[in-house]
Amino acid sequence: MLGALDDKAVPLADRVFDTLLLRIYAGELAPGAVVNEAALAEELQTSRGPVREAIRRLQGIRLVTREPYMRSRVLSLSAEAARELFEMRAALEGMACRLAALRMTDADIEALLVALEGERQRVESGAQAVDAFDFHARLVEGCQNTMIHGALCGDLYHLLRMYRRKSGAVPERKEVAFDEHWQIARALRARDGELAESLMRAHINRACEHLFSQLLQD
Amino acid sequence: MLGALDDKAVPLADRVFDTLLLRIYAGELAPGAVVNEAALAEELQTSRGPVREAIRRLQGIRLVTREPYMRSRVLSLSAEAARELFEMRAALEGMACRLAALRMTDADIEALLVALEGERQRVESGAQAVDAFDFHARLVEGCQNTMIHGALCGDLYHLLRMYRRKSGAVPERKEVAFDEHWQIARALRARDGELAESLMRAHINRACEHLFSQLLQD
DNA sequence: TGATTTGTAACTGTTGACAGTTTGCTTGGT
DNA sequence: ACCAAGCAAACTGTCAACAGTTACAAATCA
Repeated sequence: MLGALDDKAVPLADRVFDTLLLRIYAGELAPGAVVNEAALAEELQTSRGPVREAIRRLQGIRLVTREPYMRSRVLSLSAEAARELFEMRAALEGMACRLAALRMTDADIEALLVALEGERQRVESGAQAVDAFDFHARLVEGCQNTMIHGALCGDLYHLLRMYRRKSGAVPERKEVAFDEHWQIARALRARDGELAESLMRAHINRACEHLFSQLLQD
Repeated sequence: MLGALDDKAVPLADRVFDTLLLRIYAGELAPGAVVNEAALAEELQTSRGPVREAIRRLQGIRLVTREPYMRSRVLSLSAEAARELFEMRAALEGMACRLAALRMTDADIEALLVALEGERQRVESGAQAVDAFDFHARLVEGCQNTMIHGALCGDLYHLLRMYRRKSGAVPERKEVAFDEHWQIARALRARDGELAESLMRAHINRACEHLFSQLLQD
């Protein structure tokens, strides 16, 4: 009973899923590339079963196409799909923000402000790339809705990451983003859900436009 | 080439998925009931493969629990989860409404109003139960966002149906719902996205409260 | 009686072989 | 050269047997 920390049985299919997700993120499985069950199975030293299951999960979250008997491919990114993605994110994260303004504890909001200030200093000094997205994650947790949380930090986040990757490693919108985050945090402290929601929507819209301007430079 | 309409090969897994979904809706697979791969496979005259795949898809849309090596069960309905569901629906359908106000064609809006009027007459005369939800579906299609459409008419709709079923077959909130639908349609015609969104949110909130009042009569 | 252990049965995860469908190339015609 | 039918390779879907893990119940001890 001592030292036995690894007694959790992790199915192969789950590990294959993680592997494939990482490969998609890394661009090894580029958008449009075919996903071959047999080839992956051989490469990953398993049978087709777990690989098939992992692919089906990827299809479930729309990262891979699905059409019976057809080869499935990694989702190819279109400007249209990006627009839809950001509209959905604005809807969900806006609502999350509104709810968070009502439900987060004073202590949580204070902690958020402190973390934000810490990040500002980091950005000003060395510009060390620490996940700025942490702000969004905290907020989404603060809304106390596991369903919205799951959608934003699960499916949608995977898709968003693919677009982020395509448009290069996040240029310095960081300072701007910081100001906008600060405004949102102040709305939270004022418990103004209405304002917090519209600020978050505007924030996401700007991020969307920024992404588009990068994207259209092909 | 003539008469051969059934040359579409539908994988067994897909049909099993539909079957299980129907059984969950019908209450044959009640909330909390264990879902047994082998038993279902024998009953449906297939092997475990397709059944397993269907179950995994149900797990993907959260209708069935998933925990490695543990028996999976049909989702048990809690008031908490219902609250979350309606909050998410309010966020997405509100946004859909706002976008629809900007993007639907005049003809589509006019057709919607006509359909609404037709339904009013039907409700007044015989109260024949024709899917009132058609209004929501049309609206969600009008927003021209396949991602939001997919979420609302897919995953969320399945969950909503389970709660509907639990709280009995929709008592006569229909007349009230009709008025609210009519207000929303007028906002659409006026191209007032802001108003349309807040009306839709209010509409969904009322439906939520109504469901709760039914639900708490256990 | 009540809690703990232990053994067995049932279930989930994995594998490799087989069946059905699509894809793309080759072949033959124009 | 171009297009259509047909063929072969590759891939996806399905199956049944095997391995690993959990759950339940009987047996044991306090």
